[in-house]
Amino acid sequence: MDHKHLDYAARIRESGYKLTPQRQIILDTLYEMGGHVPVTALVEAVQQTAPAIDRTTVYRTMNLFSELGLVVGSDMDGAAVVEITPQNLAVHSHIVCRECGHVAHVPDEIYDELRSHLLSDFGFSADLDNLTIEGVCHECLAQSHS
Amino acid sequence: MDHKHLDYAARIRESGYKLTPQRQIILDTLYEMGGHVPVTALVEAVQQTAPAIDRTTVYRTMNLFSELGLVVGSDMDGAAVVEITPQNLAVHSHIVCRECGHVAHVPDEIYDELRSHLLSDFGFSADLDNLTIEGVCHECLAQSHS
DNA sequence: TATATTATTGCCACATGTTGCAATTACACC
DNA sequence: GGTGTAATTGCAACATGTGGCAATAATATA
Repeated sequence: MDHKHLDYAARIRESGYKLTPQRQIILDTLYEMGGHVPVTALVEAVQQTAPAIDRTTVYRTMNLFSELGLVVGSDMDGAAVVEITPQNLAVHSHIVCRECGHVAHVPDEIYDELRSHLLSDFGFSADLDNLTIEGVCHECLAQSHS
Repeated sequence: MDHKHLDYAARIRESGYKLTPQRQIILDTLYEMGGHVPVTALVEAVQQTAPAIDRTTVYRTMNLFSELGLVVGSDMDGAAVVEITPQNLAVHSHIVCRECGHVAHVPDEIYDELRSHLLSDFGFSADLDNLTIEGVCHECLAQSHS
C-alpha cells in the first residue's frame, strides 16, 4: 500500500506494461503474506479477495514481476515459491529444512569455491544463483540428538 | 535381459515385492533406452510395447525401483529423469547444460567444501546427494566465444 | 473526453505427477 | 496343483503449471 505502490506502478509502466487491478491485488496480497509464499497459497489468498482472478493470472503476474525484479521466485521441492525482492539482494539462494520447512537465505560467497571447481575441473559454467538446497537445520539437528 | 534379470527378480522378491510382467517390461525398456531417461519418454516407450500399461504404473515402478536402488531418479528442471543405477555409484550428482542438454556426472568430493561450510556457518546439514546443477558446458562455452 | 492500439484477462485444454479405490494377480502355503 | 492373502494394476480424479485464444480493459493520443 502507500508510497511503495507508486514505485511499482512506475516500474511497471516504464517497462511498457499496464497496471491492472488484478496486479495490484496480487501484489498487495503478497505483501501482506510476507516471506516465502508458495504460489498455490498466493492464489488462494488472492481469490479470497477477488474470486474472479484466475490461477493463470497469478502465475503470469509472478513471471512478469520476476522479470521486472519486483519478486524473486524459487523452486522448492517442485513447488513454485515467491517473495518480495529484498533490498539486499545479490544472489538469492536458499537452504530449506526438510523437517520443519524453515527457509533461510545464504550469501553468494558460499558457492564461490564450488563454482570455480566446476569451472576448472569440468569447464562448466554453473548457474548457482537462486539455488535451493535441502537439508536439516540447526534446530532440528539439535532436537534429533536428544 | 539375460542374467541381470535374475538379480533384479531376486532383489525385488527379497524385499517382499512381486515381479510382475509390467515391471519386467518397464525395466527392459529402461535398459534399452540407456542413460538418463525422462520418465515421460519411458512411459511412451513402454506403451509402444504394452499400450495397456498406465502412466501411473510406470511412475510407481520408478519410485519402487528407486527405493530398492535399482534406478536413480533426479529432478532436471522440473522433469523427472531416471537411469539404471551405475556400478560406481557413491553420490549421484549431475551437471546439466542449459544449451545442449548434455548431462554429466560429478564426483562426490566436489561438494565437500560447500557441505562443510553450510554446516559450520549455519549448522545446516545439507543434503547434496543427487543434486542437479544447471549451467553451460565446456563445448557450448567454447562455441559462444567464436 | 473520445478513440485506437496493445497488453491483459479468463477460460479452456493440456502436460506431468500423485492419490484413492475396486478389481486383479503374483506368490506362499497347503 | 489349488487356494488365500496381500501386493499390484488400471482407472478416475485431482493438483500444479503452462499455452492458445477471443473478449476486455488500460493507456497514449488527439
